[in-house]
Amino acid sequence: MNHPRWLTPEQRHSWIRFISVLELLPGVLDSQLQHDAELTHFEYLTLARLSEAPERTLRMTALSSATNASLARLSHVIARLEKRGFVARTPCPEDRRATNASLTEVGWQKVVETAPGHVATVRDSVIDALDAADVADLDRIMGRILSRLDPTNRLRSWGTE
Amino acid sequence: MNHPRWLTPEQRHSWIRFISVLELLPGVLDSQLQHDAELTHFEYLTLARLSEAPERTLRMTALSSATNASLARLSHVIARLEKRGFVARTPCPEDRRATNASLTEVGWQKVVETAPGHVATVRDSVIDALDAADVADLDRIMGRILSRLDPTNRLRSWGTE
DNA sequence: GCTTTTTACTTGTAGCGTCAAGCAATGACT
DNA sequence: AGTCATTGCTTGACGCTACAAGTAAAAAGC
Repeated sequence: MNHPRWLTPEQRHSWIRFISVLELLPGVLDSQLQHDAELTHFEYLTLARLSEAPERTLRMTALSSATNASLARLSHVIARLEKRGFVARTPCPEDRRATNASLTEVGWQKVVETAPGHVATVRDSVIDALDAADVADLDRIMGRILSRLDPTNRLRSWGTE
Repeated sequence: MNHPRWLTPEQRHSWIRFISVLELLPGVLDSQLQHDAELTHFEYLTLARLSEAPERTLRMTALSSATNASLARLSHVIARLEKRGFVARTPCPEDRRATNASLTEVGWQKVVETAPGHVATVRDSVIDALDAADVADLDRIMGRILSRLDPTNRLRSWGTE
């Protein structure tokens, strides 16, 4: 066929709603965190991932996979978080090209203080709008989309287990 | 309770997958459009909305609602699109505070050229991963989330009809 | 009719992300 | 052991978005 395969009306309707959420939700998450903790959603995510890691430490590459970010982006972000005392960078002994990022005590406290408000926002804006079946459906659907977006499955530890 | 209501494991798993998609998908859409048409996803959306409007014209406020953008953001974007000849701004005769943005012929051609590649990307990265039931579920779930994110229902013409 | 408020939009600035380029260490290959 | 490619990360410049402040017109109040 020389025409593209357009979307069906159902697909189109669903897609438009989906990108509306994609457009609106980041703003909601960012502004709550910015207001209450002076953190970007991505900065919070970074701190949260570190807080869950063994020794609260991860190599830059591992952290960038865990947060779906490019190394360049992560490098800028960690630089900012380091300036504020939440994260410390130390050279990795096994591989001298590599850098370990670890959460400081101050950074840990920041996560502890910030998490409840963030979870409340996640509930308010998303989770509490959904029943158990919705949550299961969302999980299934996002899993299918992720397999297209992230064919190498860098996220398998969180997303595909 | 003085503890926040944490997420259940199912909710948490679903949420993490969801924000992974939220983090990855905009990059995929943006880079295809940037590469093939030198447009942002948001710029494309703006042109697409105009192309569907009567006379291919909308007032700035209406267009900002249709695209989920602040007026400030839209103003910058329209300024860029105007410089490139895709959009023209004309003062609105009925209300001299208002501005009409309309798609030029060049802008219309741009949409016509760009749409097929964009739809193909949408299919590749999302829609073709989903069966009919998934699409219906996604539609339902995003509708529920939108009702939280957009309580005033500015999007009703597209999202809630 | 004159102020006050609201609506519609624009503009400047500051901050974050992407891209391209770079460097240094490592591994592979000969 | 010497070259070449790859990996791990950093840096700088540029572009887009959010935020704050400003202008101008219209509507509302008195």
